[in-house]
Amino acid sequence: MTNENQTNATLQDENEQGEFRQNQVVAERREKLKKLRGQGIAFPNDFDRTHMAGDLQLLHGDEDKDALEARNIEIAVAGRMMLKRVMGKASFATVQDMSGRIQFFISQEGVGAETYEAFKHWDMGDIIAARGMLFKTNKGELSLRCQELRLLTKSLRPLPEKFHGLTDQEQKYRQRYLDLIMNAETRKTFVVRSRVVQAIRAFLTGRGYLEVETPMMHPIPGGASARPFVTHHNALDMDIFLRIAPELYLKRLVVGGFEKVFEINRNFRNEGLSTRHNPEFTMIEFYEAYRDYKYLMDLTEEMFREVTTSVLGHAVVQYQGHTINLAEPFDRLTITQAIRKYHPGQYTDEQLHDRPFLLETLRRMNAAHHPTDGVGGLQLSLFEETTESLLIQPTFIIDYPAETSPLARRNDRDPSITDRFELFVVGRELANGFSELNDAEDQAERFMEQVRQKEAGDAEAMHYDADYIRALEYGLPPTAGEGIGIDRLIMLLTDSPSIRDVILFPQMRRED
RNA sequence: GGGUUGUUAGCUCAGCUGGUAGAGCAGCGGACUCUUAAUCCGUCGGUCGACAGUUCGAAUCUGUCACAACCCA
Repeated sequence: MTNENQTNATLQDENEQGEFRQNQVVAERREKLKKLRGQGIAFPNDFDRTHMAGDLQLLHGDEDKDALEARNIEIAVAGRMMLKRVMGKASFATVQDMSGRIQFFISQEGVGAETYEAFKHWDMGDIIAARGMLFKTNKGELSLRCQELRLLTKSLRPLPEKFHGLTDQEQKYRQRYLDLIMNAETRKTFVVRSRVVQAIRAFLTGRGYLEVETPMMHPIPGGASARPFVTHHNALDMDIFLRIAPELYLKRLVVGGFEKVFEINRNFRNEGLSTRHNPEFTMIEFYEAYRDYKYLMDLTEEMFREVTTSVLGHAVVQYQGHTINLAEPFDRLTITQAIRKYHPGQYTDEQLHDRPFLLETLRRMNAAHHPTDGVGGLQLSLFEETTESLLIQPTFIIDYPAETSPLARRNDRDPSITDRFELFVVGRELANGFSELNDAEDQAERFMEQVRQKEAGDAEAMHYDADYIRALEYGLPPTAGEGIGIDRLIMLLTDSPSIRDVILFPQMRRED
């Protein structure tokens, strides 16, 4: 099996190599590289860049042509050649670096006949560098009048067509580097992603939170209901699981006295792929002692408002044709209130608490549900079937049934529900938070119930984690904790229709 | 898992009811010292996703498969 795979892989590589060599454009470029090698150092690494294109545009983009010329600003800029306009003895090249683009003006009298002649044969996609004076062309475009021009890295493969760019979704995901070269929108998405994560960090650390890292490899998968990835540790000869959530470890830290902790990291769930699901995805989980789920809802609103405003400059975002207002307080509804609000007149409160009615309704709708569930579980199924997708504006759904919330604290007035919420925006779950269950004996019973469900065939039911119970037995202070799906949040803030648009290298099937 | 659409040159795409495979960009050669997807002239480049079938003849019709995007579960 292994041997066969290796043989196939090798053949595949050779095949790919063969095709690669045969391609005429690539062959031309390899020939050019060969000449470069013959002329000396083909991949120089001694160019000192002094300026970034985007900074120059910001600083001098609006400056007067003559005034700029008089200032004699010498700059050294490098980047990828994206456009090239060759004329007789003077040419223009558009060069792109991480910050933006700037135009090079290359003339025979500026760089010399020899370099100019060489430049004519450089290709789009090559990494080039120049030193010279900043000026504005007659048309008013900020440019670099090259006195020194160098080819730093020869590009062997041609870039996508310069006007249409790279549009094929699959190629954008598989060859993200090309997507990043070609599409400013893609670059922007991932810059926003980075800034959002930074802003969340700043928000929490500014409130005294400690950022921590807990294991990605778990002896017992826990903290969520999901199927894990399994692997094996050879030296210990034990199966281990990629984590499905960090929750149980973070709460152990609260037991340890780290009363405000958060972790931003990957979770892994062995489930289907969709526009909303990638097998590895990023979550932030945060826990704060001596707080409850209501405090978390307030904190979440504040965080969303502050992060969005600091990154985008405003808290009203457009998402796939919807206008989402993150500035106003979010709606807060119980499951049954939400069903009734979004289906006015359709159900009475009595009906929504009538188990046979709920069962019959779900059956008629052909909706996914567990027929053995109690009223709470059935209400939740009805909510998911009929109402979830209608929650466009940010909405907290509260009072989740205890039977589907094995880690959440029971409500004081009604022990069948928990002090828990989920946050929905554009019909998607973005966050999940609750007052933590800190009663070790209740937690032990709930784990036992999960084990019974697992034995009854529910692959997503939780395991009994004895060490976690032991930790709770030392005493977890009253604590509130929450998880936010970072990828889905970024989707919302970058108007991205698919989770793959916000993950640099999304999971794909193998190419061969 | 089901449905819809797609797969043609390095890239973006045409190609009608079957009759010798097309354009633009990129490449190569030439002209051009202020261009902006530069322009102009010339030129190279294809196992039409794979396999099978129908046919005198298939990029085109049929079937199977592979992969992808979107929708649904």
